[in-house]
Formats: sequence, C-alpha cells, structure tokens
Amino acid sequence: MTSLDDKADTSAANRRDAQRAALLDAASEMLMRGGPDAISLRKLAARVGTSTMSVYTAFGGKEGLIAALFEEAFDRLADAEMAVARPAEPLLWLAELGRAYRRFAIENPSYYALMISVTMPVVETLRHDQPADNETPARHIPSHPSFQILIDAIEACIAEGSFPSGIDALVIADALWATTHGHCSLELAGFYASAETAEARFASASTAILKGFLTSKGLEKLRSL
Amino acid sequence: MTSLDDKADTSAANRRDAQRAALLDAASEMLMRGGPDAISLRKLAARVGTSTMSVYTAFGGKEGLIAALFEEAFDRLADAEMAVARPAEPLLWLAELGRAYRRFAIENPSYYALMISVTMPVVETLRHDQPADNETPARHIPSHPSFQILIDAIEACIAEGSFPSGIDALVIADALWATTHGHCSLELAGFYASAETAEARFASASTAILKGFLTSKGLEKLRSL
DNA sequence: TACGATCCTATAACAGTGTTATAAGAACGA
DNA sequence: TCGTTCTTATAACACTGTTATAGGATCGTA
Repeated sequence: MTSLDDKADTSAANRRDAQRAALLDAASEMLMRGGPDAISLRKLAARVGTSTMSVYTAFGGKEGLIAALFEEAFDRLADAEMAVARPAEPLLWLAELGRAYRRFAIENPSYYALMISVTMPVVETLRHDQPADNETPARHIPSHPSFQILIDAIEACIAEGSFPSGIDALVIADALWATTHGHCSLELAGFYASAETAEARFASASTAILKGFLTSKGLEKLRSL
Repeated sequence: MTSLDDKADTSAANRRDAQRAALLDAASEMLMRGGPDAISLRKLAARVGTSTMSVYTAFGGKEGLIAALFEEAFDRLADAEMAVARPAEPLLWLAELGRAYRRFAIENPSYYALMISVTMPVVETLRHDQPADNETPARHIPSHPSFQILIDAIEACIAEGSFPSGIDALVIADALWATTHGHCSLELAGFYASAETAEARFASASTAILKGFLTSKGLEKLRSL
C-alpha cells in the first residue's frame, strides 16, 4: 500500500502526495472502524510509518485531516448518486437517487456522520465562490455534484410537468434533502426498531414529500408507475 | 447557586441530589457554551467546587453525565411542545408543534446536537419496556411525551378526516419527524444562507410533507386556513 | 451516645490525546 | 557544490477521562 521505494518517479512532490493519500486511507479506515474519535494522530502516524508531524505539514492538523475526509465523503456520495442508472421517467430517477442516498448513508455511517456533523470546522471547504462580507457563512452545497444531480432530476420533472412550472427547483431539492437526510439520521441513530420498518418508513416519507409538490399531472404519473 | 450551607434539611441524600443538580446545571451551561467537547470533568468539578470523583459517584462517569443531559434535553423538548396552545384545528396544532420543534432546536443547538448524535451511548435511556432478546436495540422514542403529543395531534387529524382513517399514526409521525428533524439538522449545520431562507424552506417542506398524507377533505381544510 | 460499617471524596497517578518547539536531515535551485 | 528551503523525528507541554488509594464524613444500630 505504501511502497515508497519504487523505481518510479520518486520526486519530493510525488512522495508528498503518496504520503498524503496514505494518511487519508488509514484515517478513513480508522473512521469507518470506530468513528471520528477513533482517529488518533499517533496511531495514524504509526500505521503509515511516519510521525505526527506529517499530519501537520500535509493537512495543518487534525481539523484539516477531518476536512479532507469531509471532502472525500461528499465525493463518495456524488459517485454513488452518479452511479444510478437514469430511468426514462424523471420521477423514477428521483426515487432512485433517494434510495442511493440512503444506501450510501447506511453503508458509510461514519462518513455520513462526518458530513452532517454540526461541529464540522470546514465551512468554507465546499465553496467555490467568494463569500460576501455581511453573509452568514453557509456551506454552499448546491455547487457540489452530489447536490447538482438532484437539481437536474427535479428540473427534469418540472420540464415534464410533474412539478409546477414556476417553482424554484432549489425549494424542492431542499425539502427532499431534508426528508431524506432526516430519515437517514434517525435510522443511523437507532430510532427504528428494525431495518424493515426503517425501509418502509423511508418509502412512506419519500413518496409523501414527493406528493406534496406534485401537480395533478404528476400525481397521475406517479400512480401509473 | 450552590449554597450548601443552608440551615435547611442537610441530610446526605439531599446534599447528593443538590450536588447532582449543580453538576447538571454547570454541565448544561458548558454544553450550551461550547458543545459537548467543552465539558471537561476537571473544569466542571472546579466550577461546582468538588472533585472529578463526584461525577463518577453521581453519574458513573462522563457517559452517564451526558446521558443525564440527554434525558434533560428530551424533557425540555417535551416542555416546549406542551407549551404550545392547542388550536381548535388539529392541522394548525400540527403546524404549531413543528414550529415549536424548530424553535427548540435553534435555541438549544447543543442539546439538539446531543439528542440526534449517532455516537450517543444512551440507547436504553428512554426505554420503559424490556427489550426482547432478538430485538435490534432501538430507542423507543414513542414512549416519550415529546413524541406522544405528536401522535395525539395526528390522531386528532385522523379523527377529523384530514388524514386517511385506516392509516397508522406512527407512519405519519415518523415522516413528519424525519422532515422536521432533517431541516433543523441542515439548518444548524449551516447549510442555509440566511435565517430567512431557512424559515421559508422549513415552511415549504412542512406543508409538503403534510400534503403528502392529507385526504382531499384535509387538502380543502388546509386551503381554508 | 458511641461504635462500626458504609458511602463519598480529595489527591495523585496512569494512559491517553492534540499541539508545538527544536534540532537534525533530506531535497531542491542556483 | 553550496546554501536555502522544506520536512520530519523526538521530546515536551498542557490537556483529557479514568482509576487506585487513603482519609473523612455520614448513617444505622447497639
């Protein structure tokens, strides 16, 4: 995994990147194993075969390391979302995206907990624009592919007539996200008695929040699926 | 605050309870100030004027202390829910409960973060029944007043005909909770640009998830409000 | 009231943690 | 090849939660 003594290009920049990747690999493994608190800089450095200082030069400290994992989590989610086959019906696409989101959350609980953690010090991580002076620091998720694909699906539904034509896709996206995330958060917290009821509740909530925005034409289309 | 040298009943049991309460008070203040990580047993003990050992005798350790705060958080939420005046229209009651929930989450962000934290080791805290052997450990929130009042409101809506008569109130309750909690979680995480858009999104999502379950009669009633 | 058992607590030590100063070393450009 | 710059290993600092221990206060009972 960390074979640094290759005869390949062993420039300093490459070795830095390799060690950075090795640190991230080991950190995400420790994250998946025992949650964010299980990431100890000493154990992490020992596993990679270096000292704790490399974490500071590569990431600026533990916060930076977690921030990097944060970005990786969103990238993984985006991969999971983009991996779903796009059906002909936009409403089906939307439903598939929701299921993929839940699947990701359940299969990567530590990463998901990281993404939604309030104490995340990476507010500016996902921003690609300059924040205004008097602006409340927001995370600007909309610029990320994992969110953009959701908006694409919603706009396809609007174009199809399943959602009202004048509506802002962001409003629907935020509502769908709130419901989906809320369910996953509760499920991961152990609030549901079994995985079966959790899945049933997810289906109920998903179709309900969807129906709340559908036009009569969209409702008909939903019934016919 | 911690006047232990009263001439009142100074039995050992009373002093124990008083110190327990003082510890909880100080801990919740530290919690509100800087989040769960800001609770240091040494600083906590110093503030109350005792040593760290009392935390172990009173709560069994830091986990027990956090668990006690966890229970207090749910009690506070229940108080906030029960404080809303019950309107004549059950649908309005439901809406008010949702707003009270969000208000609680925003005004007590640390407590709320505590309640929904995945790493909470207090799974059995809120249970009042014996878990079966092969049962997945669930939190059994439904037995708590803060959840029961939601179910009461939903059943009132069912009785009124706004929700389908055959439906399980728990299904609607879980869906409403998922949406409400999901929005609050995202809002506290800083995903919304401003408090205004956050409030607007909350209103949109709340009415949407509601409409998803309403009967045609309920939809009419909602329009007339 | 006096005694003995029980509980509680203050102190100190243990094993961790993230962070930082320092000094030695490696890699780089000139 | 020299000198600068960057990186790292070591050790120390200031913390954390937890625990063993010894002393003291409290309580039920004679």
